[in-house]
Amino acid sequence: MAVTLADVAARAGVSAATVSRVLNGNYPVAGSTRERVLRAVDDLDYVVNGHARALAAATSDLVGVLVNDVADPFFGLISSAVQSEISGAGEAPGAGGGKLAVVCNTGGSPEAELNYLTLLERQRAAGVVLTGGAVEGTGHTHAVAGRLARLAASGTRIVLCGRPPLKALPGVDDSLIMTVAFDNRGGAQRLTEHLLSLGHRRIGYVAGPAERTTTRHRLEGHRAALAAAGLDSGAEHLTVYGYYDRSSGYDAALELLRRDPRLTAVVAANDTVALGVCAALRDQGLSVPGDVSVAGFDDLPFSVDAVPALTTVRIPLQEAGARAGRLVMGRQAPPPGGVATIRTELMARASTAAPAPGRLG
Amino acid sequence: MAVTLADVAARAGVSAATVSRVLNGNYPVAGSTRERVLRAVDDLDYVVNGHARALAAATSDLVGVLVNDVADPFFGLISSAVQSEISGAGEAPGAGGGKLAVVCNTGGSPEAELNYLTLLERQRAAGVVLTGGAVEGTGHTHAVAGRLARLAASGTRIVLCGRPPLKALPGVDDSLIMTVAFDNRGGAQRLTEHLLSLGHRRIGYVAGPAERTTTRHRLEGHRAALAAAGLDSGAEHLTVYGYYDRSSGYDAALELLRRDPRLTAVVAANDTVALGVCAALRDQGLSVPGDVSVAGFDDLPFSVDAVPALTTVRIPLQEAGARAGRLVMGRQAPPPGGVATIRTELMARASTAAPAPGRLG
DNA sequence: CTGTTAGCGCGTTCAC
DNA sequence: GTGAACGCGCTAACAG
Repeated sequence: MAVTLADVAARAGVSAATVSRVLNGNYPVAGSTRERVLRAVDDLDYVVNGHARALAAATSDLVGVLVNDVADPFFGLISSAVQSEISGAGEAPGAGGGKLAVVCNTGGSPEAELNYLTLLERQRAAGVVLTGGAVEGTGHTHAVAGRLARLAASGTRIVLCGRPPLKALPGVDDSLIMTVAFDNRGGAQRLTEHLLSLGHRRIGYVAGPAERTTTRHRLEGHRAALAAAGLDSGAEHLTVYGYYDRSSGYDAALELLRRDPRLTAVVAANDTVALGVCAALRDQGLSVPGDVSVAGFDDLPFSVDAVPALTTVRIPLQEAGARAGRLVMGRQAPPPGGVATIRTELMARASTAAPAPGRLG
Repeated sequence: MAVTLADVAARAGVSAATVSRVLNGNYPVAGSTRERVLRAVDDLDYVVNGHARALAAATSDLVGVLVNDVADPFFGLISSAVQSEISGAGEAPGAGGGKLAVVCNTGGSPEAELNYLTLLERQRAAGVVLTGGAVEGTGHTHAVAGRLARLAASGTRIVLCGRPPLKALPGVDDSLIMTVAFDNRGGAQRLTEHLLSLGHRRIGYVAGPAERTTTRHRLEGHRAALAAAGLDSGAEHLTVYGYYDRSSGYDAALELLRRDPRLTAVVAANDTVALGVCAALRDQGLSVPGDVSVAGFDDLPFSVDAVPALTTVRIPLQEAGARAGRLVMGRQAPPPGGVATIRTELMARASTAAPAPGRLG
């Protein structure tokens, strides 16, 4: 089978302990023997057994990254940043203290999320990064909190990225559970204020799945802006819930037009949804932003290329991912209170404009 | 610290072996004791130590998925499909024979690729899926082949997805190295034939990085179509190389216009690049497809939403990923010859049209 | 059906 | 500076 430490030791004419010391560089070893060992390692193409090492040393080099959808650039950008940060940033992954990112695709399913956490606990992961909005069912929230508490109790560092901070867990070292939060509420509020300032009054909203924190926060920001303008009375009527995908946006736009054919703007849960909204409007013979303005959220790479270029709220995803990566590696001190909030920025582009006088009433 | 098998055994009043048997369900265990054990497991919140298990059983539940760029939907879609396939397709990940997908982001770097392969070998991964085009440097090809040979020799199943099959490796069981290849050449050829049939004669080509197999194959298909039409003489002059990203497309389009201002069509290395090309053309005051037709490759989700909708070549990425997943799990018999070729399909949409008479000549 | 006995491959005390 | 011995937590073979 595979070549082991003992094989290398035999080849080099030393003990296994010495080989181990050379490989880990933790103890002084004579230069000459070190040479001999390294040559033996090379000759035999020796590769350490990570499991044996993990078992003996009680450490692991796995870091789990839970995402709702790997195929969604939103999560792709975050995980990419986390990965490049934890794999050693420049130095080769596998060398040094670099860790291996395990990207786990939950598909948004709470059960899958719990299962993956179990799997990671089983692997005694060095850290876990949970990305994206959390599902808000008391049962689920509780279950996740429990899992995370256990993980943290065993020394696993945990970073919540893009989801709200957890309330302090009983018996858990707070410095082990950190949060990189997005200012979804503020961003959404500024976005709707932008539309209001352009003169829009009948603004539809395409929300994400009802039970997710991200959905709720963005919607709250939107409503806050409306309320400040005294327009919150009909807000519920002009809100449609769906998934974070294009076809949801398409369908939702049609539904919104049905509810109010004289809509002058639509705010979408995210950029992908916004594209679906634009497609539906076009298919209905409406122009963007001539007849209806459309705005998204996230500022994903394709948004600037849409025609017209999409007005949206930028979240510096790679920056957030990198920050999460550093925190989970313990390379950066936890922010005060354990929560770092990432600013969001309004990107006003061509898909929003003042409403056509003819559509106002 | 963490609760172990022995703790559970003590609590249940049985031996460690019995607990192990209950957990793995490999051996018959009396119903009553099974109950007792399971209750103890539950009481103690016991979670197996994956490393210890892997060490003792000499098996691992990790499957590595190497990608060039997690943030690119092309790879996102493939890895998403691989992941859902190997994690047990329906059944909960962690249960049954489900494996854990480790998505490794190489960033297109050959060194990173080798490092990850070492890491995976170290973890004694159950399987490895390499996605995306390979870098064609003799040195690198050789190094990777060597690593894969060693991996395969130790029983790791290997699937190449979207890269050309490896020549038979000395001393390696062929049934362990399988390939899911994309018909890049054929797809590219049909795409260019489509443009030729519309009447285009001055067709620019924005290629990917020069040293990658995917780049070469797509370019070959394009050239083959040109050659069949007797148009291959100036082809090299109208080819620009870049990366698989938007800005490369943007820059390349400007360069192509410089080389031949009377271009009537541009074929891009992939859809993302095509978006960049469209952006550049628009910025130059040229309309698509009025002045210049544009085509992409891959048919990523956003392509149908581009304005105008992008003509491209569809690769059924999720299907390919799922296939790769099944192969790497050993759930599907290897295709004859070890190579399954995935068909590609021309998606003729609105971004290509007959050239304007005024621009011909 | 169940308990006992050996390792799996490595890190880490101890002695030397 | 180096070797010998023990144990990490679990599975597998062997008894009973």
